[in-house]
Amino acid sequence: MPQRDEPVPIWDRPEPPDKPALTPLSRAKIVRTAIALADAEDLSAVSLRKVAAALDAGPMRLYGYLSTKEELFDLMLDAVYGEILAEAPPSGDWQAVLREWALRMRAAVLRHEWVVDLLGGRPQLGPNVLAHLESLLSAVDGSPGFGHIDDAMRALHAINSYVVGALRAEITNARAERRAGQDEQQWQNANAPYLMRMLKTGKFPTLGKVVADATHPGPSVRFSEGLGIVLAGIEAQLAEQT
Amino acid sequence: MPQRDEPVPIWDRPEPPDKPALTPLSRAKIVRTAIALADAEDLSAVSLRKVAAALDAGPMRLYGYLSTKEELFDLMLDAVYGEILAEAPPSGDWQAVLREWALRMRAAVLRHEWVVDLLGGRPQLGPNVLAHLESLLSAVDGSPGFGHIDDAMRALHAINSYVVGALRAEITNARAERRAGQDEQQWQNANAPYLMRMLKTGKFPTLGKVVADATHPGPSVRFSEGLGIVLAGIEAQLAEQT
DNA sequence: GTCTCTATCGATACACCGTATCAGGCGAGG
DNA sequence: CCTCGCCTGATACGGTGTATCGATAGAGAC
Repeated sequence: MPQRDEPVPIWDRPEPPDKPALTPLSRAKIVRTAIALADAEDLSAVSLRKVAAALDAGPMRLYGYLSTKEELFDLMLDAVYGEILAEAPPSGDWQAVLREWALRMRAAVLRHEWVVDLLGGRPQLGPNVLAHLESLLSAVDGSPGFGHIDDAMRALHAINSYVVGALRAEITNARAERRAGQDEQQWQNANAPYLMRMLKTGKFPTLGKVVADATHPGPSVRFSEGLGIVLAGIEAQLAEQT
Repeated sequence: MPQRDEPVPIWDRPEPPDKPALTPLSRAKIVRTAIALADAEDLSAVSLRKVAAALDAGPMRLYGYLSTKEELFDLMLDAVYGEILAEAPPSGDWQAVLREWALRMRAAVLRHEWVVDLLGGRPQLGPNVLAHLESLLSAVDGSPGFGHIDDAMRALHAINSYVVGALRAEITNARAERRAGQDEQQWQNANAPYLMRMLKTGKFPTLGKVVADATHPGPSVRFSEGLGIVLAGIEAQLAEQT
């Protein structure tokens, strides 16, 4: 603890508290604590200062292991892909493999909701992402109907886009409902009257029908249904081009 | 300009420079300047202080018109939906309407790239969003094959998820390429060697095939292809349930 | 017309962020 | 044993969103 002016003679000053042991760091450890913070609260709860504090270190210590906060996010996302890859590789025809992959992705996102804030937000080149992409590509490429590698790319682009968008919507919804659960009356008092007023204007007849008649399936059913639509679309496109 | 200690007698102090006229504000004006800032740079360039400064006001002045920064984002996104709604409503069968809607959405996102950072990020209940949703629902509901309102919901969920995910990926890509264009050599020197090394490990044979053989279509083609897949999937699901 | 009370507004202040800078401590080389 | 150089991490800076609360202007009563 150096100080510019030192009015107290050193004999009166206590020693610095025992040298904080200087716990050794590593990227793995940093990423683990960051993920723990994000799981417990939010992505916004992940600050370099908090991560460092959780590791008994000053903020700048982390810059030996990464050069930017965004790189920390990249590592976190890659670690989640690592979780998905750790499970046994799925088997079956390409539809089964793609479906299984999407479901595992969804499971991972439910474990780590903050992932949706990162998905598709930055170009991903981490080793686990590449391995994941490879396993998807190899499952699809060479299957009956997929002649050129472009066919595989088209299919993956479609299904990946769907998964990202659907998970984003689902988590957004879950967050909103959770907040609503906390202050139920606040949400009811604030948003419901507004929506009712809008509906009563008569300008949204079909929306009214939704509110009245729609059976709202659970999120996992909805996810699965959309997945079926995209898979069916891929198959239809394959059939048509022959 | 009140000051705690006032050493200079008031007679010596000049009047405040002419009263800054106190430009009248409005939500519309605030949202317009915020959008201008975001268009010019980033979402991160939109800070309450900068918006207020652009309007010759102090930061806290804005809190009379909104109570949180997130509400400003909500207004911005709703305004973009307003742009989409301003065009003449599309006509044709449900496929044509959904396709046209997706293309307009994409056009809007290309005009305002920051929209992808907001899409699906918060529950959207703005009037323009509701109107938009209504127009989509009414275009689909009642079309041949769509018996129950649930069918329309399924179709919209699928296509909306795809659009969100695909646009997110496209814009992310565009941003990366733009950065790469600025420091071409930096990107080449940093990422290309890493990728080459990864490919040369032989653990990613199919990825290698992509790099070697894939024809990389332009983003608009890719978007359109994926859109076709999802539309085909919706149709297939309709046919199957009869 | 004048005085008082009240409600609004916005300057100031606070806690926090990511990260540039650079003094200080520590290890290696002479 | 001394000196030099590197590396580390404390400090500092410029920014953020927003709570607080004194100043101010306007309305209402006498």
